[in-house]
Amino acid sequence: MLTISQLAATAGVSVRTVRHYHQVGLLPEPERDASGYRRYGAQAAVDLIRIRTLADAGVPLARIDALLHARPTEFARAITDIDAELARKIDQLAEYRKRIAQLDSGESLVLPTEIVAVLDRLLGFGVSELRVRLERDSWILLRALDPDAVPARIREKNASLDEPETIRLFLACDQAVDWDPRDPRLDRLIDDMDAWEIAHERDSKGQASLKLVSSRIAEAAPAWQRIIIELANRAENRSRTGVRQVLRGL
Amino acid sequence: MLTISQLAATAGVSVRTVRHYHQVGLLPEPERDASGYRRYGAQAAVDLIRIRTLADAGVPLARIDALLHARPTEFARAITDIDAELARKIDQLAEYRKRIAQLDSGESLVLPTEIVAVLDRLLGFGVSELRVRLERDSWILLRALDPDAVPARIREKNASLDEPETIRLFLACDQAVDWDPRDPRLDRLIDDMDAWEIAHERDSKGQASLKLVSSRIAEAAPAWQRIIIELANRAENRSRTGVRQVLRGL
DNA sequence: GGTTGACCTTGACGCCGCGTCAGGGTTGCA
DNA sequence: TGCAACCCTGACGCGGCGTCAAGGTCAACC
Repeated sequence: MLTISQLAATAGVSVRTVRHYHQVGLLPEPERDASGYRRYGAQAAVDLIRIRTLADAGVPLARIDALLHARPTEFARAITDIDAELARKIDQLAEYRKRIAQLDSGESLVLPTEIVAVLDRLLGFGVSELRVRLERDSWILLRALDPDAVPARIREKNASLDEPETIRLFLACDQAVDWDPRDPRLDRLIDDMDAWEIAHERDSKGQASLKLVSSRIAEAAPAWQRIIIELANRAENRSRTGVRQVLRGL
Repeated sequence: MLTISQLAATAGVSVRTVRHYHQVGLLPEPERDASGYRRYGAQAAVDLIRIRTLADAGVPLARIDALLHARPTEFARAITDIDAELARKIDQLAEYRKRIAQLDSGESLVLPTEIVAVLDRLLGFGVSELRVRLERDSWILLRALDPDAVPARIREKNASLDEPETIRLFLACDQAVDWDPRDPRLDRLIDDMDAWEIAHERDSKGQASLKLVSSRIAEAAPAWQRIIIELANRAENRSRTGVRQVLRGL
């Protein structure tokens, strides 16, 4: 007659494990002695070892009982099944490892190197870290909402950064970060930016990410908020006018 | 401003996931609108996407927050660490697959083919299934308690099964399974078995498994219990006599 | 204005295989 | 007699959410 710890030692498991198997009905509860201690016979040791043989091969506890009483055909099918499940998990983990290997540093956390290069150009031109962080965020959002549009946008961005006017406007915006929204100098800036927008008119796809990016920038500074709003208004008027012109043409 | 389901859709996760991240403090709780609904800005979308980028690479949630604010050095170290952890898990699962592939059928569940061969020999000689099952169990126990002793025992067993007397005794025991323990025919059988034991005297190692096996067999039938007890007594007497002889020799 | 269906809220249990307290009683040995 | 080493039940914890339950809200349509 064995105590629970002797039984556990026999099968190479913990006492808690044995009790757990009782709880889930995998191993039947044995008789108790006068003081309520469990007393096991050899049958229990055999059962427990058979259970562990399966458990140590990655068979879920819930399936072990059925397996112990299965006929060879069912047994083989169940084994195949469980093996496939294990293979699936391995694939999943391997996928994780692939992705993790591509996470270089915190900065490029979510971004391919081309985008990091764009951000580095901005920093090199003296654009503020705050603004560059907002740019980074806009790329993150674009990638999440419209990944296919990213390569084209990168090309456009790099092209526009070849123009001095683009850089001048970036730096001017940085200057304006702590201006009062009613500052008259903002009017000039907005005019210039609107002109830039007209010159770089592109089909404004990815509206969802555009909205999010705009609101994010607007939150950063009151003056910027005014810029965003005014530019949006003007663009809106242009497109309405455009529609009217189209209608008149019909 | 986004609702929770819009935010979730933006990042490609479930609403429950977003709420879970609030619970564990990974994503800050946003402002509520008049009816208590959560309202998110673009910042939240960016944060959530960054979180998912790490989570989708297998980074445990508990480590993501630190990683998002880590300097490149720490970041790289943490990544290496997590990757090692993933590799460990993969190895574990691969080990499971190896073991699972070796579980042929229910019968050989725990046993190498050599032992299965021994059991098949017994069945071939006409030994009862009950007795063969008990034999199987004794191998299971031996493997668990003293795996190194298994190969030698297999050789001994096969050798003894080459002798007709061994087989005769197996079959005789099967006959005795439903005899009354006081049946006089048992005396002859016990004499024969004792003689067999003396002839096959081996160093009785693996006592732990021997005890368990004996008790298991004894539980199966009252007549067998008597056989076990009597044989144990005689062996005990022999070894005491042996000790006395040794002492006398000193 | 009533109904429907799609959204939102908090709270709580379930999964898997035990590990690990907490708070007690029992046994065996010096 | 005291102490260590066992035994008992009961319950929480872990990871990352899924999935009810039982409500309140919003937008649209009749």
